[in-house]
Amino acid sequence: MTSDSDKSAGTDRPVVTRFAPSPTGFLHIGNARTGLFSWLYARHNGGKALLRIEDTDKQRSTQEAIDVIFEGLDWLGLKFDDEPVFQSERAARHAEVALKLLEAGKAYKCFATSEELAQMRDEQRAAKKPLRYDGRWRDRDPSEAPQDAPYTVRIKTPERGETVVDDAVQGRVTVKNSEIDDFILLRADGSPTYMLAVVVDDMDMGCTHIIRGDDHLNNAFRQLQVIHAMQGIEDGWEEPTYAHVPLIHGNDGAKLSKRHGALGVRDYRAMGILPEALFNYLLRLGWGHGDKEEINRDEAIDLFDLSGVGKSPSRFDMKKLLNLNGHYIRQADDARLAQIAAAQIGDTANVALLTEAMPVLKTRARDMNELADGAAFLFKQRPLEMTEKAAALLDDEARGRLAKISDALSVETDWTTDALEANLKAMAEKLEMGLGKLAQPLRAALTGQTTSPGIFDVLALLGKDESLARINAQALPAGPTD
RNA sequence: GGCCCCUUCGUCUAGCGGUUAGGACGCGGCCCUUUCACGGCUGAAACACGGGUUCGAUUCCCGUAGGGGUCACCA
Repeated sequence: MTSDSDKSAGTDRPVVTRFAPSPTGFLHIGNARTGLFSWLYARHNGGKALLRIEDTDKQRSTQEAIDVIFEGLDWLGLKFDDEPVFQSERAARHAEVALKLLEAGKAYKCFATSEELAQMRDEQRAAKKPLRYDGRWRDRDPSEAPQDAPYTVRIKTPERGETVVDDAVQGRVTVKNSEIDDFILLRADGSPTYMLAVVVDDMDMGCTHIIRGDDHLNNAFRQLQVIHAMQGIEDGWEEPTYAHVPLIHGNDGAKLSKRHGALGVRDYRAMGILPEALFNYLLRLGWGHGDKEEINRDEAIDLFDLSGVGKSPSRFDMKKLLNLNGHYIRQADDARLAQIAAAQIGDTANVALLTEAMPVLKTRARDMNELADGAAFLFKQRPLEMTEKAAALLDDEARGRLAKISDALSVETDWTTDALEANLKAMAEKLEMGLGKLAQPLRAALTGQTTSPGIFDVLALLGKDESLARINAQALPAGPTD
């Protein structure tokens, strides 16, 4: 294992990363990539990769939505360490931290109502001022509030100075503390906000590296305020190393959204993408290692480092994914592919036959649906349905040739690809015509299509009886030659 | 609008002061060939712009333009 030059937290604590998706009903492809990076970083460094479900939004967080995440991660082969943490179960601890901050004078009660704050923002907007909480309760005494008025707890952030994030991807980013307002920790109903919950969980889980989308970069500066404020209160509040990974955009450069088509990992699976292909594609999107394009799981663990992550957003390119997928299909085990294809073809599929045919099938497909389509001829029932092109190929002349082929093949005793090839080539020579004159009509009769694997393979795969039956169904009764 | 980030072929990227600016996908051509693929060879294709720094900038600095992110009692 190489010791790469990633900026570290300054300690030599063992690496702990976390992936923290919220259950929205699908595992977003962009989140999946972030999860992949987190997982790889931990594996590369022999650390722990933790999973946390951010299920505090009870509306969206159904068990079904949570299962979709597990399923997607599992399919991609990302096994996380320990038991997943459910953020919703930790509300009491989040509140505890907020209360400790309150006690220590690092946070305060804010009695401003939502309406009041909305009005404040309207005024700021009208005055073209930055939108942020103006600290109206920061130095006011709670006794000034109406009796029993509800309040939120806000953190008291420093007014001067600046906060620095030494980001492992973005580099050193500095923000003036005056830009950071006193954000809410605890809502009026006592529930924690995301900004609080994330930090508390990250710290309690012992995360040393926070690898996430760069839409969170600004949040890091806020979350750091909580960490700094807690440092004198509890032990273990060390600053983690942040790594904000640029987002994935659609092919038009805009943020990847529903109108770009497939968003969920599950969608790609349905499109016939192999998990190892998506793994490789996602890895290479936003991360590079020299000229290396094809990188499997083990190599990825060995090579991955944060310094290889680019700083600019990247666009999702389905064509390239498909190309990689084709590559992995060709590499994949025949029996495994046959299983997947059989599931798509349905009851008529024969796994043993599919497995046998796989070597000639898999060079012709970029996704599993294409592969299943290409295998369909194996299981067609007679009389075969002809595509328009195939039907056009079978004129009387061609049908006459089929009759001759039928005669020649019916006496063939060695029904193998090689023997069949020798047989038909000899025949073509005898008839003084190109092999194509024989092969194309034969292909049409055998598959109902104009494209298929090599014709001798098709013959061998179909077997003598079925082959002859399909040929004879299209052949012209023996008669005068053309 | 404030703040923050980004900018090498169409796309993903290599490059980390001196290169014929490399690879991959896609695209064109050729070869292989019974079709379609696979495979092999080959071609076109990029440093956003303007200033500096330097003997020398794709590379370092500053602007401009363009793109993105973020500004909730959402996560």
